[in-house]
Amino acid sequence: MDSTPKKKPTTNPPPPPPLPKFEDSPVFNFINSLSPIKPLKSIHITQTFNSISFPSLPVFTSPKRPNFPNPSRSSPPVSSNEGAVIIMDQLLEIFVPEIPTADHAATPGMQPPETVNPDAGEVGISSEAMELGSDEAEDENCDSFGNKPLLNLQSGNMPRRCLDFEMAGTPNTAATATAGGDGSIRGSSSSSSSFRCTLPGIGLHLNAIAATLKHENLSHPSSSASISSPNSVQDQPLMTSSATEIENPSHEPANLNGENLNLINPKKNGTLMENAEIGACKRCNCKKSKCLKLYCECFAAGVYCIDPCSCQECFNQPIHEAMVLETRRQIESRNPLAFAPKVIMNSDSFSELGDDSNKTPASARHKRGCNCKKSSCLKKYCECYQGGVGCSINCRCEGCKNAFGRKDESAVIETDTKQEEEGREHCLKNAEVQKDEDQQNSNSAVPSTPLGRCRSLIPLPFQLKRKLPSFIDDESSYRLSVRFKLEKQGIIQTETKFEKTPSADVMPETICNGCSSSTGVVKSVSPNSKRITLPPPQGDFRPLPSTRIGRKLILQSIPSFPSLTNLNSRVNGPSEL
DNA sequence: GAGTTTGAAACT
DNA sequence: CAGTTTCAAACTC
Repeated sequence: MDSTPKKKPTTNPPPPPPLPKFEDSPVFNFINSLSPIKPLKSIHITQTFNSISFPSLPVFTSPKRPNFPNPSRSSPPVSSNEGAVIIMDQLLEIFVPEIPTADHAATPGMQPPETVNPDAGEVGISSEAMELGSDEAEDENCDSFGNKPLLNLQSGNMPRRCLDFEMAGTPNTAATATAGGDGSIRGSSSSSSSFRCTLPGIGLHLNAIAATLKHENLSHPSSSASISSPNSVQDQPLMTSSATEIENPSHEPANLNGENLNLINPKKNGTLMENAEIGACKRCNCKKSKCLKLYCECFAAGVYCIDPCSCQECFNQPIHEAMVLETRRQIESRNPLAFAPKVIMNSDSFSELGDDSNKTPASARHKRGCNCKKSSCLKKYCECYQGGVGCSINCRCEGCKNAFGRKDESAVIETDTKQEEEGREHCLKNAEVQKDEDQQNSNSAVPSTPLGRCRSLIPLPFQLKRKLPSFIDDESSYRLSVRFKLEKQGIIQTETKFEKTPSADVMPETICNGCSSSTGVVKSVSPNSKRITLPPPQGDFRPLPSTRIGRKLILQSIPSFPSLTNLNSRVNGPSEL
């Protein structure tokens, strides 16, 4: 904490408006209107939406820290279909600290207003909190979660860095916040902590998923070929996302009941958040890119460079926030998915996997595929391999021998599923037709389409989509990890659960035959899948976990989300909240 | 730790 | 969109 180079220049945190304002906000009202959730944590949800509303969910708190085994992290037991729930809950929980309840109210840093702070951007806490939030605040926040580990982590002197690219528009971004601590990223640790508290699951870096998967695989001897990568080893603990949590090697078996998921337990949430951040544990060695290109792992991961980095002329620092954001913007303009997770999980997830844990589910594949020529996809040069996933037909690799699944194998699977896909497509079409009919019949505002009609296949009304990419992936990885874990422990006897996982398992009733599996899930990996087009422009979006969870009802009751635009505008403009 | 190899990212 | 260059990680020694 020496020179605090940048204390978020831009926005001066408007004194946190008291909670009441919140409730008056349209968003709040909207949330309130959501029946099921309402009682739950409306505020949180609001935040969730906010945070999600950013297009690419870019940055996340990413801690660049050494691996700290997280002792306190109790492995969260989860049942396969609980994963989604957990994630959703995480989102909800994320904002817990923001709620003025109890202890937090007193905490300056954590005051609700911050959350609402327009400048803060969609993400609830953001820089404001960070900045305002003193270490104490942060601690408290974290404490609220009972997340002691986080604190420890910080003390471990691995600062967290986070780039809130999404907030680009907003002056005070997480990034700023990060900077806020002290110019040095290190200093940011404290500030960032608050952030992390805020954006746990969501914050998971897009690319982290791959890492997560990788780690999952790596960490599970049984699960897959073991890849020994320095980084992996090092980062593993850190990189693990919520998924990891589940899998948590040294810990008790997951609680299959899933009753006591972290979601519910604030403490665990803290852990999750931590995990989420972990995903971004990166360090680079850039010399010419100034850490402002995707060459830079840190930048690509949505995190600021930090001490461990050996980069030169690094601009990927809080003090250069503007530049970072601008650069990111440019890159995204060129390729909207540039910061999207490289590894994407398809709905069919484990189905093809069978018991062969060495291979990743065909559904988990590299977004773009690799182009390996000489490595045979057996080295980390290969992004697929690096991500712990098999190659797919998207890959243009030569002589693929990917231990996680070869391209040719994938192709076979693809073809097999193709027919399935078509059937689903058909169903989808029918569903949409039906939907149109319904709309004609009743011009009711909200999608009241009966669930029974594959409605779930239709993009959720809930336009959260916009910003859930990483989140979603996280979920995917989560599922993967769960599976691995369960398998490892011999808990899973029936593949069925996973096979039907996403949709079937969770919302069987909502789906028509044949539509089940891919419903909520977009097979972004499958070129053949038209469903790929379902997701909104933002592209990354994949149906929220919620679509697959028992609480789906909640989502169903959600009318089309008021207006992301408004939300966004809110960010830019005066805050209503 | 230096040098090489590799393939993604960026550029043309 | 294909070809080339640049880049930094991964790898080898």
